[in-house]
Amino acid sequence: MYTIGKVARLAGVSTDTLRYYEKENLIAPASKTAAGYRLYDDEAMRRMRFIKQAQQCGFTLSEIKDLLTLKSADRACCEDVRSLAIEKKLRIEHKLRTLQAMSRALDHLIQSCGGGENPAGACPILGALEGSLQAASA
Amino acid sequence: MYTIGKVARLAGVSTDTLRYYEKENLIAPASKTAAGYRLYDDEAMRRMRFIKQAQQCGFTLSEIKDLLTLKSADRACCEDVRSLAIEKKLRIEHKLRTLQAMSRALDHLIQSCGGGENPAGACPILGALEGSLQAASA
DNA sequence: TTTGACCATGGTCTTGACTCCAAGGTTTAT
DNA sequence: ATAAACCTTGGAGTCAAGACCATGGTCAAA
Repeated sequence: MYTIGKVARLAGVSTDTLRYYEKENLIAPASKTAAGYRLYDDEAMRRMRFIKQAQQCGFTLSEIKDLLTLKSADRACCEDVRSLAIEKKLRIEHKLRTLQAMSRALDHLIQSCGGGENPAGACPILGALEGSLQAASA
Repeated sequence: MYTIGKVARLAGVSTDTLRYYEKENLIAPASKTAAGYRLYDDEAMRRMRFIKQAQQCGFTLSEIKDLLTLKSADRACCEDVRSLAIEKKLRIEHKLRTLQAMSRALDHLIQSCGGGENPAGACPILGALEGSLQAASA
């Protein structure tokens, strides 16, 4: 059994984070000491790993809560998990495309500027930002 | 001269947004009527376009404020603008890489699942999320 | 035994970009 | 003249994911 500080160190999060997760029903201590100290077991550690991995896959805490629910509900089908993953991937691809468009637009702006020796009054970047974005993203 | 509602409709934002931008010193009405109604001119419309384009390039409102300041400060050099754009691009590329890693991790998870006919108890996705991410991102 | 490290609760604060609301004044159309 | 549509200010609330703080109890080592 681990105290909150130990779990925090092992998992690489803060104790505040652990208490926050508890309030959000993501994880709970297995028991408490007479003094009220939280005590976590190995299952809690696995849960923490799960949460962190899922976060790195882009899931929000609320989605992770759903995943954890599916995990403990035996009658749930793997298909549910799969479709959550697929939906998440679609969203991430969308975000990716948005960022790629930003990156391209910035490229054009930066290139339009050349060496950057123009006075700001004639800065091509500032000029382009005032016009239509089509020119930059085309 | 346009009232706030007209500008909002033309720019595709809400009147609340325009007042918010004004509070944040991004844009101001050219004048006000005796009754206190805001009146915007064409320069304001250009500024709104500028803000929206810059947002689509990933700049935050606070960064946009800086850009607008450079724009009106004649002694500022285009180089300042250029370096802001380059820094922004670096940040976006970083975010891109993060999202690409997420996308790859999700790909592995989804593939590990196959058709998704497993019971949730044996769901490979849930299992993989509990293990080390190395396996999924390698 | 007392100091320092740890833990508890309950609360507010942060960032970014808004949105929503209340209470009221103004214009416009019929 | 009155209803609908518009405008004003000021302030609060939203989302995510915690961070931070005050105040105080608990435990281990010197």
